[in-house]
Amino acid sequence: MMDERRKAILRVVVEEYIETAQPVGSTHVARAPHVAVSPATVRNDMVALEQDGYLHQPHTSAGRVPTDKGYRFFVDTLVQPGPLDETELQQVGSFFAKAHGALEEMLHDTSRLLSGLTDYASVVVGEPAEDAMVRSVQLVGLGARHALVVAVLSNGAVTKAHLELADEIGEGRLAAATAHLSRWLIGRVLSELPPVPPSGDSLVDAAGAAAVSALRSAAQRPDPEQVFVGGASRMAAAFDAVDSVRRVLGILEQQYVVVGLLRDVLDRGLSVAIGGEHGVESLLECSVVVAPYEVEGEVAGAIGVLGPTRMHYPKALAAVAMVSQRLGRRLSDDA
Amino acid sequence: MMDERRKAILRVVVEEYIETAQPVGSTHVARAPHVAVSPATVRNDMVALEQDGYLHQPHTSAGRVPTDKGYRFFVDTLVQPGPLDETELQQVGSFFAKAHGALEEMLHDTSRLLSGLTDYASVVVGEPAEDAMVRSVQLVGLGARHALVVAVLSNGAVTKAHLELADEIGEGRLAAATAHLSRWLIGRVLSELPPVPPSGDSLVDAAGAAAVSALRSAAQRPDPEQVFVGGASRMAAAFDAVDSVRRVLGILEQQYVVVGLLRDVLDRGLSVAIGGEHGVESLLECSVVVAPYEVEGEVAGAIGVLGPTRMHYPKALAAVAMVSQRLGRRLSDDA
DNA sequence: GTCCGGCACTCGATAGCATCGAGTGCCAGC
DNA sequence: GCTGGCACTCGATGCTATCGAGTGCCGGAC
Repeated sequence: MMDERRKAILRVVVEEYIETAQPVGSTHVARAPHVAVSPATVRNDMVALEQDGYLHQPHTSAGRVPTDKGYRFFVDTLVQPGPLDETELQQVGSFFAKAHGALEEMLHDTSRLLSGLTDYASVVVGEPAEDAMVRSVQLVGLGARHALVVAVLSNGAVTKAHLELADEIGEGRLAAATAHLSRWLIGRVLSELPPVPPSGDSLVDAAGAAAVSALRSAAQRPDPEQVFVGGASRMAAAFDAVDSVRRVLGILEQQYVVVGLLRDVLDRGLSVAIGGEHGVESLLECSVVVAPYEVEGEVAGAIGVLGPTRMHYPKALAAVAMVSQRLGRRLSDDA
Repeated sequence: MMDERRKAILRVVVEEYIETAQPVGSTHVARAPHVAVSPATVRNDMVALEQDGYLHQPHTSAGRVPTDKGYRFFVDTLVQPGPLDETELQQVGSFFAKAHGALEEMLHDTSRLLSGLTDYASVVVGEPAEDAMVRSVQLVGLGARHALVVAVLSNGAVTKAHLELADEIGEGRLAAATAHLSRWLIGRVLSELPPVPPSGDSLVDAAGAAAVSALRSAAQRPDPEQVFVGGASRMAAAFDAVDSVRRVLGILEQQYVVVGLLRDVLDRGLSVAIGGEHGVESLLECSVVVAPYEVEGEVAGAIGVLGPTRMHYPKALAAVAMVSQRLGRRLSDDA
């Protein structure tokens, strides 16, 4: 049912439609190299491809457009992550050569790099804080009953939480609490912070307990400072209805949806979700290409690009694969 | 030349156009209350208003549309920041009652509040870090030659910078450097950090110097973590050309442009920039309503909304004024 | 003088209509 | 099983007529 010729025809339709956004007719397909048959034959195969659900005809006497299933087949069996061209390779290379600075900055710039490469929106999600280890913890007073607990994590991230204390607490006691917390928390994984044993000073213990619970809850929510979205304006150009743009922007603004999308595929390696596959209604017209990146052999986060279903998959796949690999390597060097 | 009737006519045209986005004809204007003259008379005045540059006629035999000058006059002399309605007041009230957490979170949520109130994009910029005082400073090692300097500032913000050291440095020396830095830097304003005197240990001094210079340069750039943009998707709905949306999104993504826009008007109090007035070409079709907010009598940052030139000024002005005031009050309480 | 009713005019928007052409489905023949 | 031929479909394009909201102007009324 899906012989070589049909595959070739499907490929041409998808590639052509990605490029032109216009329904593709049999004559165009027949003209393509590697399809050495007449338009009439192409038409017959197209009917079959349509019956099998790979193509769709907007109306009688129009060309064919790929369905989600068609894109899926294209991505799964017809496309090998096309090589990036010279200038793009160079762009990635010089980016990682120049890149410096803290984790956040790095991830932020990576998101810009990705959208620059693909011309779609890009998302970069850092390591979930809960798996990181505490390197340092400190309590800092801000006015009489307010304090900030600041923890530096093993991945270079800094997490902080605001405390409201029941009783006033002086500088000395805060320092004592800091010392006490440091003794018990440093070296622990954020999601498994132990309860801190009593120190003999009730104020110190109250502050300590508040700090631990604040850190725990900070570990829960996906740290908003570790999610970076970029290139929304580039992506906008790929749609022609303002309403579509609005819907997609709305999703990109709800970071937890985006994070969920990426986290879902974290253990699947480089992967693609097309149209309805990711189950977010507002993104029916969109596809997402995602890959995790690994720091020292451990999955540390994910990067992805989000574009229209008719996105340029070879390029997107290549860019995401390349950047995730380089990013992981770069972050491993550092540590 | 600009008698009461013409003002009334201009007002009706602006208000009508804001609501419908359609050129406004003399008949509509004449029907409005407070304009008790015939369409013919309205037309005569409209010709005058057009000659004076307040109105524009897209083509002969079309209604009139306000020019930037027309909006300017409307904003300056015809509009008093219309009161917010009941439900909106409640929304603001309950927001500030519930609001909690660290500065960043607060500002982020404020941006969401603002775009929720106005249905336009909103921008919230925190205090420039350079004016804040250092409350605490700490060096944390990350691998052999890498360290993070983390400083907690008086406004509750945490600034951090990544250090790459020439020589390896152990935990003990880092602790010594932290102590040394703390002695000299705590209580100082970030933009006026003194050079740290020698401690007698060259490694400690090298780390200290690196930390100070990293903090200084971190103070320079507008901290990306203190700029919050929200509601871009809502704003998109106000335009009907995808290309306009794309341009505006592009600007919103370049945070330094947005920050510049807001900082420019910081000392002018509540103010409006219409169309070309802010000098950003891509925002010709946009207006910006901005207000600073004060924490304990000092200007601490600015908030604003960005929408189409035909934005609903009374509402936007009221929302920005209200929120900036409440935000300032709220942040003052805390400290 | 100021305002207004009346009137001819403009011009975008809408609708109807013919035409064009890319594309289809099908069939008969090689 | 492939192909050329052919009738058919139907959106896109372009033309024309019509409609109507809106204008500018003039001459008369208060």
